Amino acid sequence: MAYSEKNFRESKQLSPSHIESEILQIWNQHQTFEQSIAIREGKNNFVFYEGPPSANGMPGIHHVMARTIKDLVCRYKSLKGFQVERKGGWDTHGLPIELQVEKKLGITKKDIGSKISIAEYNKECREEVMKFKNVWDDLTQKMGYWVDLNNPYVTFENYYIESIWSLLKKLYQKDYLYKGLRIQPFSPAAGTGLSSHELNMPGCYKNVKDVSAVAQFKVKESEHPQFSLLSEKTNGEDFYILAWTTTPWTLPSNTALAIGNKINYLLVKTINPYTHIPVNIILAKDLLGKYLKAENENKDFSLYQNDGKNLPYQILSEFRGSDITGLLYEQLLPYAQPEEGDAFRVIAGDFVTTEDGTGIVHIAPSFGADDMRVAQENGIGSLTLVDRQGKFIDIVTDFAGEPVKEAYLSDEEKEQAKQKQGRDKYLSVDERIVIKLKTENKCFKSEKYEHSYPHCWRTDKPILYYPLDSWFIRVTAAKERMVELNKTINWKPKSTGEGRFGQWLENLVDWNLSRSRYWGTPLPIWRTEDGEEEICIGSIAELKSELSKAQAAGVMGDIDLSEKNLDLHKPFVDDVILVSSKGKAMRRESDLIDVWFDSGAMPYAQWHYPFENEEIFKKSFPADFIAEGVDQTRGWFYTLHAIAVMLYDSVAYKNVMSNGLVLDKNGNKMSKRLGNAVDPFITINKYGADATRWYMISNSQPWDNLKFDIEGLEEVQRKLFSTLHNTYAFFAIYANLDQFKLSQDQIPIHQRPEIDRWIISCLHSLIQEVESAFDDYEPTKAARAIQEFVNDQLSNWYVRLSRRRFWKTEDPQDKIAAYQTLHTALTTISQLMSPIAPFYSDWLYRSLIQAQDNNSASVHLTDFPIAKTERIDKDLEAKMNIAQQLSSLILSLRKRENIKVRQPLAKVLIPIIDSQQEEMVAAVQNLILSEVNIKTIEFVRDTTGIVSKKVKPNFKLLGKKLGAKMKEASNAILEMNAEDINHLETQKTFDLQLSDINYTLLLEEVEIQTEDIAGWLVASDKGWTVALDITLTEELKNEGYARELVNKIQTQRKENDYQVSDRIEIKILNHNIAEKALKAFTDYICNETLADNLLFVSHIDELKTYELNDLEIIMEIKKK
RNA sequence: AGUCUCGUAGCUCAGUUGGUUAGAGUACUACACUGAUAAUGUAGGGGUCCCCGGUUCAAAUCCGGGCGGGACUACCA
Repeated sequence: MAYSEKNFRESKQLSPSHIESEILQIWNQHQTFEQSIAIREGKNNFVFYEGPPSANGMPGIHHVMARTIKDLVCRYKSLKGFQVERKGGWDTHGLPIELQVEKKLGITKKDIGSKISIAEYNKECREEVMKFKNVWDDLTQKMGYWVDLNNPYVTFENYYIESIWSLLKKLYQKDYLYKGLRIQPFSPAAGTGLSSHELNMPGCYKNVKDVSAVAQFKVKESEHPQFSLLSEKTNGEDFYILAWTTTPWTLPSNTALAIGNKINYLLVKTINPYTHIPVNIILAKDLLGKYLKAENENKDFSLYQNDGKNLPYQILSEFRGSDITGLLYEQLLPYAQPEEGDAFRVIAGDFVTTEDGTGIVHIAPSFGADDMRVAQENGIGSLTLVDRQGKFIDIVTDFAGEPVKEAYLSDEEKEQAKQKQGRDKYLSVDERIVIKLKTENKCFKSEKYEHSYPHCWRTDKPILYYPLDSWFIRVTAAKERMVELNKTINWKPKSTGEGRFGQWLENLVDWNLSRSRYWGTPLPIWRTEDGEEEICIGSIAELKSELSKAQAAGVMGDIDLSEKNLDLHKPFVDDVILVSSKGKAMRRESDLIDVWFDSGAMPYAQWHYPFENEEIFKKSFPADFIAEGVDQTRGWFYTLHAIAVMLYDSVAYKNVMSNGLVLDKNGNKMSKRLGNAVDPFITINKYGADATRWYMISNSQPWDNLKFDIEGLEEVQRKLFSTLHNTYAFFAIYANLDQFKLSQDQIPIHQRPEIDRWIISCLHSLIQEVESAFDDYEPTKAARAIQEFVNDQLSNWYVRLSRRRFWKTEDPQDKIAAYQTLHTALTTISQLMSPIAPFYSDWLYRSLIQAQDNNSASVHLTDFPIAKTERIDKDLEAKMNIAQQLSSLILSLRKRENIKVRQPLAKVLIPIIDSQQEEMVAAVQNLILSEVNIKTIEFVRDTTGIVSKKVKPNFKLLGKKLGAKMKEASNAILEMNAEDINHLETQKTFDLQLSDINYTLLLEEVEIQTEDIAGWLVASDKGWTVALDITLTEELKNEGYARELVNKIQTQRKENDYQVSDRIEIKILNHNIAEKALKAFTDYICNETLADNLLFVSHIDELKTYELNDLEIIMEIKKK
């Protein structure tokens, strides 16, 4: 439908997909997005950072959620006069891309370097990562997300990597970068560390049976006060601490034992089941029953059968874990001692429980992350008696060269080992260690134990936790500043910032940057082989100059440095050999860095800062606003913060919103596997981006999880968009018919009728509300307020009650006032809703201002409406509220008595308490009367007792004053009779007799309600009461017929498809009663139905019967 | 296991500094209305405010302890 000159565009049916594609075209044609930035040139800027998505997967509906939030905030700020640049970006590195490439090529990591060169592999990654870029771009367009996709930052580009290098170098210079050890999942079979992601791949955890052992650690004599105490209990005999393990191969590397401070332990005298030697053991009280049967307590030791069963025992002492921390013990398997740190001491571990084992945990710091942490905290050293192949080193003489896990041996090797052991069955290291312990009286129990253990997803062999070299960022050094600066960030919701993020910061560990992969940003550190000299490269220029030094020194040959072949990825960087100051060759540390560093570096790297764009960077750091899913708390939100704090002593963002997940309608996580994932394209095509966006924003707070239900979307469409569209369509039809001109002078507000001033007052209240909601980053509140206004106030009250003013009014000024008021309201709504529903709002706006196709006007180029407090009349709003309430009450009475609204009634009685109440109702009485079709309102101020009243205490007021007497007072008030109430109303006070005091009750401390009026039809609610006179006089009855007839004629006109302005004539077949009844209303009927005449005739061509209440007539209407 | 979050009608959600008949929309049922009609009005049914304790004259609301859903992080001697 084309725009016709100076007309409001008419559109009966709301078709979101047409509107949206039309608006998209206009935006593209007129570059509306670019304009929205250009027109704010020189204004304050509002800085937004785009968290880069990865284009190697299809976008899902949750992306629509996150991007709606980003978009609406930016659009809002833009309306508020800020210049809001939105540079897009792509996250392009990382493991998922590598895995995808491997899947595509049918290779594994093992094949890299053999079947495929690193260069070819990375080339594949580079292509794969942008596989779905077009799909993403399409979604971006269709959902109405305004972001600059023409100049996005791309994390694999040299300029981006160069910026990252410069950041790393700054960290290096500040001594924030170091090489250290970290216990990581490690696959000896594959010879590589694994990420937690790889451990979480399905099938990695398998149930396996291992040999477990409870080892006896002999307590060593020491100055520890508990030693002598316990020693006394055993009469000077040795005593042992029991600790359980499912990995006996770690026992030679044991350096500590961990207890729980609050756990209760026992010292027990019993017998070792293998050696049958009496022993004194320490274990957790709760776990005693696992090892010793209660019935054998205090049994005679001499009755023991030397069979390992029915071990007699005797409890010698009980104490808390905290009592024995610091006790020393003898090393269990003394192959080697740690070079650094203390060892063989009892320490406290917060992770120790009494669920399993003995309540005492054997600590081998090299083979457990918890172990390492607790050991470091206690200054305990470590032993790593296993090499990277998973084999014992030579120093472990008994098992030298043997793999700690049976699974690492091939069948052949196992056979050989069996021969060597000289047994008919191969015994694992674990098993032989246990045997050794048993014979040495160092094992109290051993059994097969089934547990789930992680396996390498590539080799299917068990993994080990192993200390690996890694590069770390010393974030712990900046922890306090990070915590401090975090407090200045406005988090939405607050709890994520204080709670999840705050907690995370409080428990920081150094950031492990290293990743042993191929497709990612290389760590720019070159080291000599002995590790004594190293250099951190911070720019391409520096690399080149170091390179020429190396070439001059002869450690490095020729290399192609031309722009087109320079690629800061592997393998190029690995081919570069630099020279140290002492002339030694330096090779690059082979790691890549964590991709999270890539994204955390975007404030700088997106501008290739510090190499370029210093001005732009300075004015766009830190960000005013960022938003992502709550799952980014420890991801992007953290890395942005960490880098900014460490390098710039600044926050990276001032406001941050973390949105929840989008779940399916049953609250389950969406996944392709379950088939419950919602395709955003289908949803948007069918319901429109606006409805989708509106639904997501209005349904629940962004940070709550959203249960995505299509029915909710349909509801939004029906309740909001259809209603709004109908309202506009109504306006357009009559405005065009009446030739309403936008150029007409505005009628001053104070000259407009009550209802206009009311809706304008509501509108300005709404502006205030929406503005403060958006300012507070509470879009849900804004959406709900707009929705309520459109539905309840504008459509269901203002338009409904004003309808007649638009199509028949004698007063042209009144008509113009109505058009202007509705036009203003609709235009303002289009602006208020535009951040959330960018398409329809723009369509509506353009229609309202009669924009032509070639006109670039857009709601997104306007200024946000200003709430004018002088237009807000709370008093009037309250009055209208009363009108709505009273109308509703009267309608419910009509309903109860089955009197249709078309039947006029004479009178309604409204009891009031004072003249103020009367005034309020009087101000809106005409509206009420016409709405409910009643002739007059009569106010009664009752003192006669006809009106029966009920009094209810105001608990809030009285409770504060009376406290404990409240209950009694409440009862007393409820018992007040009519006389008492009357007294209270007229005298404003009443003496309340309570058991021990008198209380002078004030009028405002109670609520008085009318309950009933003798002989009337009464309804009441919220303090208001109405009484209806339902007597029908002859005249009222006749008017009822007339109204009924008008209704029938209107319906018939519609059925006949007449235009709203067509004139008709009405013929009714002679009918005495009807003629008499309708006589007085002929003019009224003709007027209402645009009839030239109403004739009673003796003949009618087409016989059609109509029911007028209890009459039946035959009537024909014809277009003239 | 830790951290965070949610739990109110069949469903989606409100519920102010604690204040007494716990609300709205939706869905359902019935009856109306109909020159805005995929709308609207009125009425009806529908509640263990997750549970248990505590504080208080008074708890959906505050405190303690649980339970359940979800997310993230770490891990299992």
